[in-house]
Amino acid sequence: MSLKHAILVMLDQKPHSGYDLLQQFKESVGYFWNAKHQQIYRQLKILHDEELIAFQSEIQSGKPDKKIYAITQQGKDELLRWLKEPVATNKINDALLVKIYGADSAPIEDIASEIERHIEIHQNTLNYLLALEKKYLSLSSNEQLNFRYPYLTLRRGILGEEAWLRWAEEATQLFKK
Amino acid sequence: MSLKHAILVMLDQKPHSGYDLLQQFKESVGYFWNAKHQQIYRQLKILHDEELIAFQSEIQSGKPDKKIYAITQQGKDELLRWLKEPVATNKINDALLVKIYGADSAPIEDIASEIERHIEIHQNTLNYLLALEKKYLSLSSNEQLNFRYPYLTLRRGILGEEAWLRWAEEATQLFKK
DNA sequence: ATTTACATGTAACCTGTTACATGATTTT
DNA sequence: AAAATCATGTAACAGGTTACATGTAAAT
Repeated sequence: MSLKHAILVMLDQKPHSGYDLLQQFKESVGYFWNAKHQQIYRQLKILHDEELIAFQSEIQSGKPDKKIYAITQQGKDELLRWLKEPVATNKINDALLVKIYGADSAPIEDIASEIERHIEIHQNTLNYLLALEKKYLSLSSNEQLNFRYPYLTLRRGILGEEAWLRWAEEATQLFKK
Repeated sequence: MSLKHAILVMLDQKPHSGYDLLQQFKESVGYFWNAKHQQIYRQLKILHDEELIAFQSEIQSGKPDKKIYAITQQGKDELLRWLKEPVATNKINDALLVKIYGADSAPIEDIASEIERHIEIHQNTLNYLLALEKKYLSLSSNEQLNFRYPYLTLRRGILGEEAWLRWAEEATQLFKK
């Protein structure tokens, strides 16, 4: 379980509403963490019940009140406990590779066009991550120091996407013949 | 959902028992698909109820009967339908990166040793995959042709692990200072 | 006029993990 | 003597997805 800790990490940096967290997961850290809004709101409720987070309502007109969540001392304790504990390596379940493994049983044009579709998506992701990197590299060295750990995770995203695209070249080679 | 299709792909190549499938997932295709035995046995039961697979019992002494599952025509139809259908790109939830993102809140020695531990695991995985590749490359060109799609997935595993380890070098650099 | 963004939630369902259960054979 | 391998399963729980629900304001 770790959506719990992903949220605690985000709230440890600064307070966020559920909606904010959703945007973070979609826009800035989606290359290493994903969650749907239903999952986030449910988890926030649980964390609140456990008193690891607290919230203040921000009244808005025409919209539901915005609940701004902040981490509590108990939350910080739990986060530190988790940070010190070993974490299992990432488990991969990749449906595209299942398809390719079974490609003998399908028309290869279908598989080939599927790969092309995925290449486009991965290329877009890479471009987006490279733009984030450019933004980081334009910061002052002091600010760069502040964001060095998030930047390291961004590097993982970039190197991961680059490797994926290099593999895709091998794949298209094979499907061309 | 796709354990269903991962199993169908495996059974489409040749019949397997639940235990066999578990070994496959652990040993040969674990770099793209993972499942626990409980999940596999449950899924096999469901697939059997849906008549996508059938089994024959192999009587053994001192052990439970081995159920050898094979794909049915209906199963092949379902597999083909799925193979032709687009698949969503892989969603990543990586707890190690969550930790690094929040590394400001933890003793860096803990994070650094955690990364070292992961490097060892990834290096072992890479070595294992390279050994599998060596085996493939020693096959006759005819046999290589037969296994070209599984080999392509293996290449994905290798390129993925290599990229991970290159990233880990950047990470250790940062944690050394 | 329609879609997207904002903002939160409930309910049902599906997928994956952990704990428990059995019992012979082989390896360390 | 203890642990790992073979071989299958049940039950409870945790995590994640899909469908449904509401309603304003801004952008296309």
